[in-house]
Amino acid sequence: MAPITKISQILDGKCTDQKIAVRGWVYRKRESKELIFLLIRDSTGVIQCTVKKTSPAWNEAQKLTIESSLSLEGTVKEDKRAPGGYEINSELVNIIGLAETFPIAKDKSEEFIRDMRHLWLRSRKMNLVMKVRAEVLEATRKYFKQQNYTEVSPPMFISAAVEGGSTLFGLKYFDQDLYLTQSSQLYLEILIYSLENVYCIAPSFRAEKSRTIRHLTEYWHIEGEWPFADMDDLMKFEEGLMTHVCQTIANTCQKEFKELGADIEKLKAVQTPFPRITYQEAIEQLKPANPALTWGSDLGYEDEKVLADKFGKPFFVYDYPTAIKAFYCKTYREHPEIAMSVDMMVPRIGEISTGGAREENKDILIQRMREQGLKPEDYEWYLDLRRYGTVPHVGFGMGLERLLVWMLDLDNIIDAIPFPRTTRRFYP
RNA sequence: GCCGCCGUGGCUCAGCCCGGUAGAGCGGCUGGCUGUUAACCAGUCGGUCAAAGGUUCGAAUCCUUUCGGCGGCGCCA
Repeated sequence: MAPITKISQILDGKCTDQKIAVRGWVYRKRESKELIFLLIRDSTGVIQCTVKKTSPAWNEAQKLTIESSLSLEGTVKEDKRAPGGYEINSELVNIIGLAETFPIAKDKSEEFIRDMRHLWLRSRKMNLVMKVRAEVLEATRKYFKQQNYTEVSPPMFISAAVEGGSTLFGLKYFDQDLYLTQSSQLYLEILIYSLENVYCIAPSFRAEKSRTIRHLTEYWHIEGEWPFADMDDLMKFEEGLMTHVCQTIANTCQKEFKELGADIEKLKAVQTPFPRITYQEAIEQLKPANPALTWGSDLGYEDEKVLADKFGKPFFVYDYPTAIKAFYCKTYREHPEIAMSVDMMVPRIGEISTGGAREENKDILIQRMREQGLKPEDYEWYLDLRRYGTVPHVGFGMGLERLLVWMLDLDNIIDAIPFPRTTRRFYP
């Protein structure tokens, strides 16, 4: 048996005129009287294989159907007529699993391929997106590690809300009522008192009935939290992370971007420092287009998009009105109406990250809870953090899938995750 | 929570406005084809038109309700 080769190696021209074997699945099949063209895919690419009627592989090749698994042995030839520039002259075909008629064909709707998600994940598109996703995760971890952050593992079952209770998924936990976490932030806040700089990459669950191309009910959240830091430290870290990830991907995922038709130049253009504007400045800039905006109104998606398109690259909006932010947001002592909160925005998507300074003063925190109708007694452990050695600290959370949508120019966030959960989709 | 659009063979769609025998392409199957690029040519199989109710001599088509899907707003990452 000839050595098993990955298809990408053949396409890179490393096996030309050599006798090799590949293993994979039939991607396309075209037949004529004396010649069969097989396109074989593996995890790394697609290669055209020819089977002549005179080849010992002919009989088996004839039986093959789309998505059958096989191993194939033959000699690699450079050939301009072949897609990819190389093909295998087949000498032996060994069918491993003969496929029934594959349901996904040329004509397919978005709806249909969502029903066939378990099979659609074999598509070139999903294969490539999942590889980029893995690279983004790796680059993210690498940056956190470089900056001396410790990765931690927060719980998914929680007993109290992080933010408003309306978007929590409730569940029966034996005979108790629990929730799925919407953010690991409060748990990271616990851990900074031990490990100082911490981060996690974990799912967050939101029961928002949002029917948009930017929402999942289960999404992966990149969250960091650290002590002895302020808003400037926070923004510097976030832009550093974003820049590191973009530059790494621009370097390591060139093939994937090319095949997906995604614009890699916008990643190369990401450099520190990012533009920063205050909420106040954002309102002033948006007023001409949206006169209804006044200080105190939340920025809508359309507003964010106008700003994002104007910058054409990632940027920060910070110092939001306290009234539209969560109870744990720290406020300026001399301006309690303004909260130390920052969003990172990107074109087309709007918000991909929210962060801020957390209120470290116990009494102010209790007051903020009461203002928002929360019971301080539900957050005893959170208040303990302010009782025992409280410290100024900051943190942020970034939506991994939103980041990928922006990076890869995806049409819909569901393609940024293998098994999307939306209000209507949770199968397989 | 509010609003809009869609549902017709396995898949993609036409037909619906203006009611009168359900159509095409792809896929499958059969045959043909000397290099194809999700090939091409010929033939063939395949549908109680999402469901229920109503109007009508007659409903895929008009009306009502329900179910399923997609998207927008709000909210969010």
